[in-house]
Amino acid sequence: MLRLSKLTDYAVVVLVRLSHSAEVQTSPGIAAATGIPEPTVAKVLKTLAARGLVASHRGAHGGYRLARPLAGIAIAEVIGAIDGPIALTACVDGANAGCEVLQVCPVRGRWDPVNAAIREALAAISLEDMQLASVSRPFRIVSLARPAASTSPVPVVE
Amino acid sequence: MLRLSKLTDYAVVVLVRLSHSAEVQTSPGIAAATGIPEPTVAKVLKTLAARGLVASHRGAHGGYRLARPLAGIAIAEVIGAIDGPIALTACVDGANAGCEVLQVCPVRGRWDPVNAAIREALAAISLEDMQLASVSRPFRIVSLARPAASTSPVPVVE
DNA sequence: AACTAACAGGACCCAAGCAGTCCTGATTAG
DNA sequence: CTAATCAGGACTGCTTGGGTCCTGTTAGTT
Repeated sequence: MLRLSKLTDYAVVVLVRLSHSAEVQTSPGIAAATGIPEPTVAKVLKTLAARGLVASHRGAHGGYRLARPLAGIAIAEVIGAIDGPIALTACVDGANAGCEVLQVCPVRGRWDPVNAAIREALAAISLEDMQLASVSRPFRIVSLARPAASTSPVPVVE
Repeated sequence: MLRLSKLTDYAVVVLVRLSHSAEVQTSPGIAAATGIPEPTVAKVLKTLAARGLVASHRGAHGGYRLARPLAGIAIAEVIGAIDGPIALTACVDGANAGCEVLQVCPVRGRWDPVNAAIREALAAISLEDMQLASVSRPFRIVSLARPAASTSPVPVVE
């Protein structure tokens, strides 16, 4: 279903959190503030730093800082940083050998316009847009029946 | 990386194949013509039939037929039929309990504009557009080093 | 009426990819 | 020099989807 990796979701949370302060923030600090497990936060931040979306400061009293304001970061960049290039995989491995029939496989390159459209759409939305989108929008709680043996009965939001 | 399921790719191939003829075509026939494994073709066709994208005819000399011309089928419909509703999953299960911090989780609903943008982009592209896109576009062959034990050394197109 | 070709709709198994953790090394403030 | 913190990679358990198969139903054909 056009799955977006959960890590990308975390990345957005982390970036928004970073925007709350101009000072450097440590990954344990962000983990505590967001509730995301610390190792995962660290992993996300490292990836974002490698892609230049956040600036890192090593050593004691180091941490992370936004490289740019939220408005300057397109959601496409975040997805690209975490999930890799934005492209719907199609006809990847040589498993479907049907393409030799006409020597012009009916799908080769077919997805290009689709990829382009999606990339364009995602490039037009900045993190600031996403931040603003939810401020005015309360969310409804959906209580979910859950076996007692499971994790804590956390209300799930749809 | 915004993975699109391979099944959806197959669905496009099958639908384009179906458009070649107004007569009903059997799934083994389509499998032979496209090179896609027959059971998989059958699975895709059954799903597409359930969603009304193709019309099925049961019994002897039965088969499948396009319910609408290619131009009338948006790629969004195909994706929706195979992969389910178009939505980037975010904050799905109750695992990330961090949202209770501010009682206004920093991501809830955040992806809605993104989803809407993608849905809009995909609704604007019909299968006919995809078919036309590749006719004029030759593809380059990338010979891939492949262990001899593998399947036939099929040239892979990128 | 019986037979057969074809779809319908599941159940099922296996593998790939990802979330999440941990470990070791490099860097820098105090 | 020491401690705090990032950098980078290796590893593992699990979820999900790709693919197969089986049984039932429908409808032409003889």
